[in-house]
Amino acid sequence: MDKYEKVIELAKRRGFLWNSFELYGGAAGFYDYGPLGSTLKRRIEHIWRELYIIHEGFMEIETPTIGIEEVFVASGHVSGFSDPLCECRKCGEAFRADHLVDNMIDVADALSNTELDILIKDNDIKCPECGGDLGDAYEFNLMFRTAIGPGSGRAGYMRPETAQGMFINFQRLSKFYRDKLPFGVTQIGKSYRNEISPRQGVIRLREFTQAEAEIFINPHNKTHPNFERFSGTLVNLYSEDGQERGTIEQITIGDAVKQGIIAHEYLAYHIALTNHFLWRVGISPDHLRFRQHKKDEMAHYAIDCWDAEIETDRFGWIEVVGIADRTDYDLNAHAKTSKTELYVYIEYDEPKMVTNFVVKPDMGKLGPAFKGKAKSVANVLKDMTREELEQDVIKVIVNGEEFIVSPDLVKFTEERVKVSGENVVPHVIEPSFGIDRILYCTMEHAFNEEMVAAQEETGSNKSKDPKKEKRIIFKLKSEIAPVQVAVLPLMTKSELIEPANKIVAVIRDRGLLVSYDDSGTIGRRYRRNDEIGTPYSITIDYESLDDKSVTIRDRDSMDQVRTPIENIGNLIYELVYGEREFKNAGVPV
RNA sequence: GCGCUGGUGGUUUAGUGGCUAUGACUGAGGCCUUCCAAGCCUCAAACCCGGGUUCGAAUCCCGGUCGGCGCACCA
Repeated sequence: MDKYEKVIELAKRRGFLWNSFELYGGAAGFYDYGPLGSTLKRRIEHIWRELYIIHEGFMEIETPTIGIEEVFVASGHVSGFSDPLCECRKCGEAFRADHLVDNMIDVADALSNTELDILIKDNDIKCPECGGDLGDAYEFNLMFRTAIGPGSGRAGYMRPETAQGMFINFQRLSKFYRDKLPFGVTQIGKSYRNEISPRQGVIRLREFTQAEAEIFINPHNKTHPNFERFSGTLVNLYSEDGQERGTIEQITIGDAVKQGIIAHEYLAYHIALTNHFLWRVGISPDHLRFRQHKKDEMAHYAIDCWDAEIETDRFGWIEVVGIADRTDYDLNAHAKTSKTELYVYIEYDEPKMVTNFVVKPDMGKLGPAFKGKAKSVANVLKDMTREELEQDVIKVIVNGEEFIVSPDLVKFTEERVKVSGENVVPHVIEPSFGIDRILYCTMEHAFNEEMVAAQEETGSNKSKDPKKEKRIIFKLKSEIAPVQVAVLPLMTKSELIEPANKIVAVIRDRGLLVSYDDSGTIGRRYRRNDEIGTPYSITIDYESLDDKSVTIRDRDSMDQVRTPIENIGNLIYELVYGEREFKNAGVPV
């Protein structure tokens, strides 16, 4: 069993996650989160919200998971996310049908599937791999398509990313932030991609959770006001050059920007923030790196793009976060498709005096001269230069038709005007997190097996080898553990159960996730809690009744301290949220 | 999607064309027990789905599905 299998086995057995629809034989690419799994997920999302929404101030929005066709036409998903495929009947290889006929026709990518089929047949195109016959071309789009409303309805798609919901709300969001850059918006939610072959459990799903931020910044100023916070932070960078050389270098965020490895401060800040988040949820820094997209794999519009990658036992380095400078691409795309300008007005520090060359066609004379064409002629005139207008006869071409305009029909002057700002299409910095993958990685990095001394058997029949046994510990960060503390009466006796229940109530009032367990021996219960990652266990024994104290056990070290019941709720809270060290939680036992 | 391979209690396993389908762990109840999966008793729980061959299929065959691996795909 490799680590992946062990983690998945534990996850299934203990109620973290499992394949969906098991009752009906399952469906690939879908996973259910069980009681502990969904709590773990919420707690990871909670930390994300704390960092991005509370700390950075990027307010969260919620938009539909179904989008109308226009949105994905604009974003490029309708055309770019779909390709005509055709497969070899003999060897099964799949090919881009349009690529197969690329050299015999100019507009291969504009052909319908039927046209492609005819071309392939007429030209007797065979499988480039094995020479076998090719099957019919079919459209494969990674988006789930659906119909909105009855009948044929309006085409809709399950969103393949949460981002578009934020872009198309740009105007309202900009107003919300009083039209001042930079501002950021976030969304955590489900996205859908009809993967051809989803595998690797939760790593590649057809329905998955994304946490995305879209940060709209001034394209003329990509410095970050709070850059100092992270300039000294060390990160593992696997830059484009590093990939050539095969080396990952450890470097501070500040130096990476100075040396031009990361394009600018704003992007670098978000690489560091991502690094911080992944550390907070328990990803081990030794198995984390940031890989720069190579020029040829980066989307053509992006300036720079880095993926956070986490090293896993079975799958190697997997991408969990993408952090990109998408420039003004998305806003421009939606502006064009929706025919609505999307921009922010940015005031200059100092108003500028600008000399404008202004053309004033005399419509009173142009009208009678050119009748219905007068307006078009005037528009062309307005764009002409002084030199062109100073000719004896002015030639104007409208839709290929030439008009001669006499100079007395148009006046022009130079005007000095004060300009205090300009309309700017913001650039977008986009950190995009795959929550399911991160969750899996936190589980894998938390998974530990260690050998511990087994209890010595009493009596004469020492049948079992008493030396060592395996302890499984899920070393989840206490902040994300789905059970934060277990309350365990030492014996299943009512005089211990009653005070134990009182302690449970006190801790719940403090807002902590508690489990109560009185089944089996104390050792068994400790092991059970080790396996689901409960960081602390409280044990109530007979002495507790006299000295009003309990024992707290630390999951990782198995050390115990004795502490008064009186302040137990606050104490556990401080332990869980890192405000107090375990050794300061009481008297060592 | 293609190829190879597998699918037995919650988990992990044994096994065979034919009794009532193993065992371990876990779980539930009880006995015992004053801090790390101890012991004893009792109980619960399974042959991926559909079709075919057969007197009889969980077992053999075909198809599907799910998992794993390889190929392809991964804006």
